[in-house]
This record gives sequence, structure tokens and C-alpha cells, in this order.
Amino acid sequence: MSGEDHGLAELLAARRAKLERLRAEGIEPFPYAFPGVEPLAEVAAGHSDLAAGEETSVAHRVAGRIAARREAGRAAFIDLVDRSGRLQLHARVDELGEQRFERLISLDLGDLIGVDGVAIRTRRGELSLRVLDFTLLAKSLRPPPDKHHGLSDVETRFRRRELDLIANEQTRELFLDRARIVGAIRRTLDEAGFIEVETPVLQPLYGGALARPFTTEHNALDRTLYLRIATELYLKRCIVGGLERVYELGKDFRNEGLSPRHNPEFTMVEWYEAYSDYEDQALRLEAVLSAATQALPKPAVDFTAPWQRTTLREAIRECTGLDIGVSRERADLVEAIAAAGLELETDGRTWPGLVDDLLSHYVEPTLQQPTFVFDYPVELSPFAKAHRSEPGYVERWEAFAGGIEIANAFSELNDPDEQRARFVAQREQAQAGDEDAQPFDESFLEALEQGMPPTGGVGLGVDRLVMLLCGVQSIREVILFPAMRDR
RNA sequence: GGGCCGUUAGCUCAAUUGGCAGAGCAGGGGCCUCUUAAGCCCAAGGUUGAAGGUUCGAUUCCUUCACGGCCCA
Repeated sequence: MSGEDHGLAELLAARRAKLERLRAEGIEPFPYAFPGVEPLAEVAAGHSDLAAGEETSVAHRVAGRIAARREAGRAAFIDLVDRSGRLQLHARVDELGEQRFERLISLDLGDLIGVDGVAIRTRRGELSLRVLDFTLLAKSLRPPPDKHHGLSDVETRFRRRELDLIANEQTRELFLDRARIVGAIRRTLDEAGFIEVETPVLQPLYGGALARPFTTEHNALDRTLYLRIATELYLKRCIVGGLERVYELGKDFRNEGLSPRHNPEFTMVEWYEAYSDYEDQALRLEAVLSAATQALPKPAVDFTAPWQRTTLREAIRECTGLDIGVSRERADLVEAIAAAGLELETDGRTWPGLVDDLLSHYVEPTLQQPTFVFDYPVELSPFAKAHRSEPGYVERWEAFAGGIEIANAFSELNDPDEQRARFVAQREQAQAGDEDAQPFDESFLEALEQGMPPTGGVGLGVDRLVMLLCGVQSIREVILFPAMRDR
């Protein structure tokens, strides 16, 4: 026990002492199970019509963590918390007897207990459970965060998320909401005839997005593997194989810095639907996110269809006055940016890079309501099919809301010769120093040569969607254990 | 990568101009059979993120570093 931890050490010693006392009394502090418990919220909901001061003999069995205790001489009130909510327990000496009453109130905040009791409503009007019997389910050997203020230190909340979940109901609610959103996505796609598939996380060659990968070493194969940056290419191979409607919901990994919008591992769902195009997929995304909105008790954004629709060219024209359809060469665009007086760094940026900058700086922040931006320049989109009527553009849209991009979709390129040409162009960009450029993937080209039906595909960022629907500003709030630097 | 802000008891927060580092909660000992941020009494709990510097004296001023937050690139 070191001197610098003396304060904490005292608290730990007190809990250890109680643990040993319990064992000495023949009480098992870590028993195996406590079957038949009801969620606390359901117990409360079942007695909503009980009048103040009224007592019932309706028995309930519950379990949870001791969150607060208010002793009043030879009676006590204990707040029990489980995933569903909080319920007050009322303990009395004349019900439990001296010894068991003493044992109950000498338990620590943070201990897990199981309780058998009957529903009552106190004279002050709070629905409670009169304790008839209780069982220690697990001794807590460390002090919990403050019972009233909770845990607010941001760093501790992320590094020790279990404490955040114990102390902060809004954190528990957020991750329940996240599960509801993910469930709604899966349910909507399942009901539309999609099947969920799993493709490799460890890949001999990465691709499907413009990003730098993580690498790892396979000992037996004695080779470098990449952690996937997208599921796109394998999912299209499923479409070639005739699975027709597939989706995968899981982690992608991109070797980028940390920021309020970026975590190196994040959750994406991608789906691909044979015999459809990007217009069909806009409707599909609207349906998926309408369902996600409806799955939440209090969504912060309403994704109910229909959303706004515009084109990239039109959106940039509206927000900056520039027409990228006229300024199709880098020099022209640089000149137009300067003439318009926009504060945009143009040195070392390519034409597609500048278009991307215009989008992210001037258009994206304005897109608060759910909006589709259609039709991107071919240079930005190596996997999208050429636009059927607009030369130089591809059939791609991105979906935005709350000023951030949440989804990206194409009429998928299925002409293998055109795809080969796009890979060649990407290889040239890579040789010019673009570390995000797409690597040349011969096995994917072989798959396309086998014949892929016309297909529409969507990639949807689940973390960002959860941020929007839950109204939080940082991706770290919606990832249980976000990446942190070593302390 | 740059700028700004933060880091004090287990938790939440104070500390005046540079002058003995405090409170509430939690924990310990008492009192109390309807409390709910319960209340009352008593005692305890600190290397003020780390290292250096200035000073008679540093939580406070300076430098560097670590971690976190916000903004910018």
C-alpha cells in the first residue's frame, strides 16, 4: 500500500474487510446465479395505479447494483439500479430482523444484490419494493463514482467506460439506442430479402475505399495482411456469385488520426442489391433510416422519407457560385476559386481534390436536414458507373445530415475493362504520392469478368448515424471503448 | 502538426494579490422506523498530472513533458 494511494487504500481496505467478515459469517460473496428476476422498470410499470401509502402483497424478484442508501434509524431506503432503470427498496428491522437488517445496510454502494419483496407505494408517493429477503450477488471491492454527480471526467468516462455506464444513466440510454438503431438496420434489410454475410477482415489486399490501411503479420503464411478498410470488393464478389442481396455490418479499420469524427476502427454497414441502381438505393436508405428513427424513443434527427435531393454541381454552385461543370480543368478551377475570393488552399491539390475540398468546406456544413447529393466527377469515384446521361460524371450519391456525411452509394461499376482502367488511374495517383489511392486488385477484376449484374450498393457509417440520432457531437461518445493514447 | 483551455482527496468541485490546501458526497464511529442530493454529531482522508526553474515561501508565476477537451490545418 503506497503512501500516494493512502486515501484510496483506506476505501479498498474497508471493502476487503467487509468481504472477509461476510466469508467469516458463512456468506458467499460471489454466488453463481439468481434466476427469475424482473426488470426494475417492469415492476414499477405494473403498479402505476397504486396510491400513496398503499401496500400490496404482490411479490417480485429483482436484482441490481446498490446506487444509494438513506438510513432512517431502524429502517432504510436503498436505490437499486439495473439496465432498465431504478427502483427504491424499503427495508425495515421488523420485517428482516436485527441481523439481516444490519447485513443489508452494511453493504456498500456498488454491491450487486438480489431481492425478493412486495410492491408498496410510500406515503411520499414513490413506488418501492418492501424487502422480504435479499442475497448478495457480488461484492464490489472498489468505490463507485459519486452517487449524485455521476462521473463527468471525459477521459475517465472513455478509459473506464464501465464506470460511465454504472454512474450515468444517459450513457446507458445511448448504448441502448445504438443497439436499437443497429437492430432496425438489420431488420429492415432482412425484411427486404437481404442476407447478412461475413467477409474477411484480414485481407491480402485492401480496397473499396480511399484510405490508408493497418497492416499485420501472419506467422504461418509469413506474409503481411491488411485490416480491411471497406467490405465493398468482397461483397460485390458475393453479388457475382448470385447471392443477389447481401449486407455486412461490422468494423472497418483506417489508419488515420483521432478526432471527434474519426476513430481508427468504426462500424459500417454496406449493402448490395442486384438489378438495381443508385436511384433505387436512395429509396432503400430512406427506408432503412426511417426505421432507425422510429426505433428510438427520442430521435434527435428525423430521417423519415422523403429527403432533400440535389446534385454536387448544383450544391457547389449554390454555396460558392462556382460551376465545376464549366471549370473542368485544374487551372480553370484554381482561377475561379481565386476570382470568387474563397479561402481555399489550392497548392498541390488536384482537380478532384479541389472539388472534394469545396464540398467539405462550403457544402457539407450547410446540409443539416437529410439530403442526397447526386452525381460526382468520375475522378473521385473509382467504383461507380459512368453517368447514363452526364459525361464526366458517375452515378453516385452521398447522404448528409447534421452537416456530416453518413452514406455513400453507387450504381456499381460492373464493366471489367472500365474498372481496370480506373485501377490504372488509381495506380498513377499512388505513384504520384497519393497514399489513399486504391491498389490494383486483379482478383476483383477476374470476378467482374465473370459477370456481375447491374447492382446498386450503399455504405452507411453506423457510428455517425448514431451520433446524429442521439444528438452527440463526438464519435467517442457512441463507441463503447474509443481509441486512446497510452497514459 | 499549430493555437487555446483543463489536470487539486475515491467522485464532484473550491482556494482572493504568491502566504498553514478546503467543502459536499462516498468511506469509518455514533443518533434517528417514510427517506429520496435525507438529516445531526465525531474522527479521518492530499507528493495539487510529471520534471525542472524563479522565490524567504508556488495549487497560484516561468519552461519542458504526459494525458484529455475545443478550434484550426
